[in-house]
Amino acid sequence: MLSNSAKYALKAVLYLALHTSEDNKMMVKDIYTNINVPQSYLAKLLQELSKHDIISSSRGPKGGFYLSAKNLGLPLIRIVDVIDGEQRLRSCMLSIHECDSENPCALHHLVGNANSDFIKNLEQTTINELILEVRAGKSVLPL
Amino acid sequence: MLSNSAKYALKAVLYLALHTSEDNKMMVKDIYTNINVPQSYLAKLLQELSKHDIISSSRGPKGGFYLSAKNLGLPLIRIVDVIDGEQRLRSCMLSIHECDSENPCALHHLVGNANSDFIKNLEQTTINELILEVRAGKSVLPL
DNA sequence: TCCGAAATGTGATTTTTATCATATTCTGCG
DNA sequence: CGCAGAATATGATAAAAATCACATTTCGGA
Ligand code: FES
Ligand code: FES
Repeated sequence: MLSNSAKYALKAVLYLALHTSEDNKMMVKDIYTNINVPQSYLAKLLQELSKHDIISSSRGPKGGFYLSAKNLGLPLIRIVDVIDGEQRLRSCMLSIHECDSENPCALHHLVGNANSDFIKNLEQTTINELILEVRAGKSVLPL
Repeated sequence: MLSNSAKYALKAVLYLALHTSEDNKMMVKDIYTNINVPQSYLAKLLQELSKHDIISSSRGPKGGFYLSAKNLGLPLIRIVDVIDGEQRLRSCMLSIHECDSENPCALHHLVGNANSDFIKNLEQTTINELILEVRAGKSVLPL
């Protein structure tokens, strides 16, 4: 469903959303221990996200990663699409091709609209909408 | 969600359910072209399933793979648990640990009961229940 | 009883994913 | 300007998943 990398990326972005801002940046070194992701692996993921303008960064002393207001307004799907590609999440349960309600495979009814609902939620929920729930204690950022 | 291997295994089992019986067995050679799975890879998967009594087989001439009445009554979850292990399907969307409604991660509400519903369906649906739908034309076995 | 047809067992190779390491570029500050 | 602190770029290694290859065992039939 989601690759390991996508999970890591989501955790990292959510962590940044909770703990950084334009004038409170954070280095990978200070992130990776808190979310339990291997340091250099995390670095690579953050660079990829940064390159696609999903997160922000600045180099040099006093630099680091952070989320701008613009970043916070992005839908979650952007994160997983950049990391996993658009295919993976949308592929059929039995085959290579994209899941297609018009031409349902044998398992399609068992998964129901579960998957498409999940995708829809990822498309419609922004990063800061999600962390509101976390801040309200309704859910938690694991590890 | 499901590994490639699990998808292959499901396709193969469903194909066997549709086209074989105790006295109409089928060789890997005749299966793999029809479901578009690499021959020796398929062979290995079928052996694994056979070893766990999910499908039946007999050696020698006139031998092959088939599903017994007993096999047909098995729930689908057996297939994916044998191939993928019980962990994979039940793991949390953000972390390593098992998905746990009591202690929901930040994404948990976005996926809703999608995943647990899917698992429940896999547990409650038997192989022959599923192929009834296929025979009725309500769904299709891809590739 | 013997032969050939099939699954089974074992392990090697390739590809993808995950991980590690290091050199390079940019940037704020003194 | 020049230095040190940060991200960025690049590529090497390790582990897991997918794929391939071949030798072995079992069994039905001539
Ligand atoms: S068509 Fe296969 S899961 Fe939807
Ligand atoms: S706890 Fe993370 S998906 Fe359920």
